[in-house]
Amino acid sequence: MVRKTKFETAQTRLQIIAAAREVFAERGVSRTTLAQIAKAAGVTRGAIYWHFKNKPDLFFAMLEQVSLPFIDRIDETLPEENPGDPLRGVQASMSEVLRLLKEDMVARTTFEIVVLKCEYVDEFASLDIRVNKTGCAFVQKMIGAYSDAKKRGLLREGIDPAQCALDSYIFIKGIIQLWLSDTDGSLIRGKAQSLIDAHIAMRYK
Amino acid sequence: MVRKTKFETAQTRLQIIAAAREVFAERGVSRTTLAQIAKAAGVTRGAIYWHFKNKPDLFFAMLEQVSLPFIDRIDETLPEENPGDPLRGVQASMSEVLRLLKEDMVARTTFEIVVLKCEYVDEFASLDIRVNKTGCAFVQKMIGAYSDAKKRGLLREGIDPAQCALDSYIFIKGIIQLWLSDTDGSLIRGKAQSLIDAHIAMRYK
DNA sequence: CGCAATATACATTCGTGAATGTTTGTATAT
DNA sequence: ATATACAAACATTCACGAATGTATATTGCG
Repeated sequence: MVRKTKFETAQTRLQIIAAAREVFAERGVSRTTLAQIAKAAGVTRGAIYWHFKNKPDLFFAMLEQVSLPFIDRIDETLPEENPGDPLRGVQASMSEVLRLLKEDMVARTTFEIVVLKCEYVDEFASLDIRVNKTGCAFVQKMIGAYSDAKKRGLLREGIDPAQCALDSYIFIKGIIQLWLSDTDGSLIRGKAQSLIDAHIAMRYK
Repeated sequence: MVRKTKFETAQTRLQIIAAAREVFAERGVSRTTLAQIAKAAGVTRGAIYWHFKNKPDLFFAMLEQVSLPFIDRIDETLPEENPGDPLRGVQASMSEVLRLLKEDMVARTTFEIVVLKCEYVDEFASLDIRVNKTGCAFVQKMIGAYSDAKKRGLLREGIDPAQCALDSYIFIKGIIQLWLSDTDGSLIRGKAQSLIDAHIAMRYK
């Protein structure tokens, strides 16, 4: 019972990735064995070694599946809605991150792995660079938005757009980190949205 | 050549902890073996098993060595200097965190391990709770400071002290995280202090 | 105050399990 | 007919914990 059709092959590949994500989140990346992933996916290690070179290769494939759409979502939400008010765009993209955390279980689990269940070392050290790269892009876009807001006279006096954007990036990274580690929800799970609103409100004139 | 004096025994214990911190930061917690730590400390695994039950035990001992003095530093810097202006106290404690990151290599390395080189899983899952606990205490103290500032009429209108404190906590956690992952220093290493200043400045009336 | 007796502080060795990567086998889509 | 998509089996490495060995600091006792 081997040699599946192309569609089935793609399916098992997706199954392996999905299983890897679950086990990574549960056991941590370094402690999960390929045998555990295989069992969760309903295959053997042979299947994994067929589709992926090794664990890091599978890990980054799992990541890519989420990070690419994620960047797109940010790009979409930032300039959209309220074209006259760039601050609303920043707020919207922050809220979108929060929405993903809340509603998109695949995205949430992936974030959880990246923030809490992975060591940035050896073959995974490049993850650092990857995260920072998308971060820089986000900062650049927010600089544009804040500069635009300043031109339109919406921004408070004495605020430097570049510094303000960096502050917002730090803020949203902090939100993600705290939201994920606040497992019982007492700290910020319910307050995150109003924190974002307050963060933006402080920037208005 | 065994059975050292009490002083020497304490020394080797400290050596093991120091070596553990270095190797943890270099290889990540899960990938470092006790043999590597032993080699770095100039002892054998036997010595480690004498002083510590196992790797998690050694890990938490290493952590305790830093976290206890750290909490004390926060408690000291927050209410100190400028007793008439609580906002300066918050600023001072944030700057102190930054100073530790910059100057105290032991603290920096320990932070680096906790943020980037450790998976919050199994025996290390409780690390999460521990971090959150000191975090909550910090938030509580800042709520006190911001409430005090409000009473004195220093705080901007419409700012809720509790929300403001949580925002500051998120901010400082974001600073730490980004500062540590910004290894080449291009992103925030030089700008962190002015970001803190701006963060506080935004809270003044 | 001196001398066993014993606890201490490790080093060394050993057995075991477990994860990895590879190789081989095989049934089936193309 | 052949390359594909795995499963199954194998060999190797390696980390852990425990057991054992041992030399020396302490300590109790006469």
